[in-house]
Amino acid sequence: MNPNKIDSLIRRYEDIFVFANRKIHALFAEQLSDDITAEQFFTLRLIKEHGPCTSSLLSEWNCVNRSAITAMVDRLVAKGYVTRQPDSQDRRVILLQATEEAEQVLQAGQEKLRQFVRTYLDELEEGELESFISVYERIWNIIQEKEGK
Amino acid sequence: MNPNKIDSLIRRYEDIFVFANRKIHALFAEQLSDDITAEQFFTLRLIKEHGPCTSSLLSEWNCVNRSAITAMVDRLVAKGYVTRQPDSQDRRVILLQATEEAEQVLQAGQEKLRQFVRTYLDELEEGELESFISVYERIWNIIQEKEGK
DNA sequence: AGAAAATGATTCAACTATTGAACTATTTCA
DNA sequence: TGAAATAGTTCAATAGTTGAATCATTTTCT
Repeated sequence: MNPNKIDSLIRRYEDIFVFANRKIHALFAEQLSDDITAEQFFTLRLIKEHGPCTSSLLSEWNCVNRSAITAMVDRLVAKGYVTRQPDSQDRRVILLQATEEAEQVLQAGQEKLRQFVRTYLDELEEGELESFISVYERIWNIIQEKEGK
Repeated sequence: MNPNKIDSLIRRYEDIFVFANRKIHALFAEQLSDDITAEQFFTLRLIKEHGPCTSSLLSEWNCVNRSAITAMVDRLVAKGYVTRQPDSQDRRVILLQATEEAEQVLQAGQEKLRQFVRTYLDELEEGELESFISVYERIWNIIQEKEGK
């Protein structure tokens, strides 16, 4: 690709990436109920969807240190949204599972998120949105491939 | 747009938004020199580019409370990258400016960022990238418009 | 089998980033 | 002129994070 051209595209991408993402994150966090943060919501959602799962996996998915997950899960346990259960197969492993109480919070948050994302994605053409997401997913795949090496 | 279709697109978008962004942020932070965090880098870059500027503006751009900016700027001042100067027009205002020393950190960080973003954007077709960024910018504009109201 | 290495999770100290309320100093405007 | 608005800071509290050390268990190698 033309180097000058790509440099200017990169610059546009950088700005949008940093500032649009911050804004989107802030707006979503604002809509969530007060007893859960956006980070907690997304971690809880991972536990719900992949649960029972280990904290090591969560640390990979979230791209944070394992000790950050311990602390995060402590907060979720304190709020009654997650339980820890020792794995019977491998006694080093602690399995995390979302509780019944988590259900409501997740449903409510999910609905808020859906509505919120809709307010801006609705303004796009279907094809436009579809190709946008496809490129996003390709970028994601490229990054993961490069990681693998 | 077809409601079922958009729901599945939204779900794909949510996942990619949360997890790709985390990964990209983590990878970039890893590449930055140890004496500055990614948040500090982007704030410093704003000050450099729009400087001299006020902390109120930074708080808007970064979508955080004004007191968060005070703390952030304290850290940047402690590292010698930013100076505070009272505005002579309006004595409530403190103008922030990047120092000479900030120059190197910014240049080095910028270069790292450019190289890093290049490693994944380079794999895309120019047109593909261009339309991706355009849609991203449109989303950004839609959000800002809705904010305005 | 036994020793060494690896793995899963936690603890702890230190730090960054953030909120929100209270406060000071200034400016605006009715 | 006096009330309201604005710019910035301080402070206490909390979330989120890193990285090193530690413990318990499992895996691997010889």
